[in-house]
Amino acid sequence: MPRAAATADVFNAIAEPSRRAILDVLAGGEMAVGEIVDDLSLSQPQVSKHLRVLSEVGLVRSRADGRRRIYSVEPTRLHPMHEWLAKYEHVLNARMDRMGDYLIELQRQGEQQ
Amino acid sequence: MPRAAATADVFNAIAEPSRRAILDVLAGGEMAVGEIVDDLSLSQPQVSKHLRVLSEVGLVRSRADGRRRIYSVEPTRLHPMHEWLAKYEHVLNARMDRMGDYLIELQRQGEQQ
DNA sequence: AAGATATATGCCGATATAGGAATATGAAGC
DNA sequence: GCTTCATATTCCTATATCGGCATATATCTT
Repeated sequence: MPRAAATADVFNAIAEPSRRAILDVLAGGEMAVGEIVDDLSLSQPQVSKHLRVLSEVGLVRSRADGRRRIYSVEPTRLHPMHEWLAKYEHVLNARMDRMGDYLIELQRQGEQQ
Repeated sequence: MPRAAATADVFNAIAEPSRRAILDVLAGGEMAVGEIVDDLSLSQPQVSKHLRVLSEVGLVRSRADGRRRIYSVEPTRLHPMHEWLAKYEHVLNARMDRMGDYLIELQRQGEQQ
């Protein structure tokens, strides 16, 4: 069995660095394909293909402007990643709490001496 | 050129659903390989291989306990994802602000009538 | 030492991939 | 209608992948 398709979900779509770069550029505001090509100095077909993947998972939207196509980012689609990551913030916080308890314990022991 | 290696970075490592599942299980506390196998009903070699990938990108740590190996999650390694995602929160907030302005404008126009 | 248990590794096959080059589609202007 | 500009698609190749199965390694038990 090969790796899951890049279009399978947001996690797979985001795994490719060029696609993250494209989203980063679009985070500054909507842009035409050619502008992205210039900004990132990637080949035009490369950018179009990556945009297709991003579009299929809903991370970008496009509208026509004459013969150009303007793409914009759809940040709400990153919600699944947020949710997933949030779980690990809890783990981190729990760890911090334990560390806090440990420091307090150390302090208490120091006072007793 | 094929897709980047799963061990290339956290983003690629996390793209595989089984690996996210393993991390999710470990988020509840450290566990031996066999326990993960039972919890997720994956094959033992499968779990071992996924753990290797996760280990190579630093997302898990392991310690020996007799003939068992206890794995734990290393949530600090998710920081790059957090950072990357944070940018899009700003995009979202900016959009919300604009929406707020728009609503205020609508309201103002309503009052004038 | 021999067997049992726990985990890791090696080999194999099928497949989706990313990039390059060429080409197709589509809209604009003359 | 033809040409030019902007973008999308197709064809190609090399490669890393994930899973299954078998096996190696390591530790515990008796």
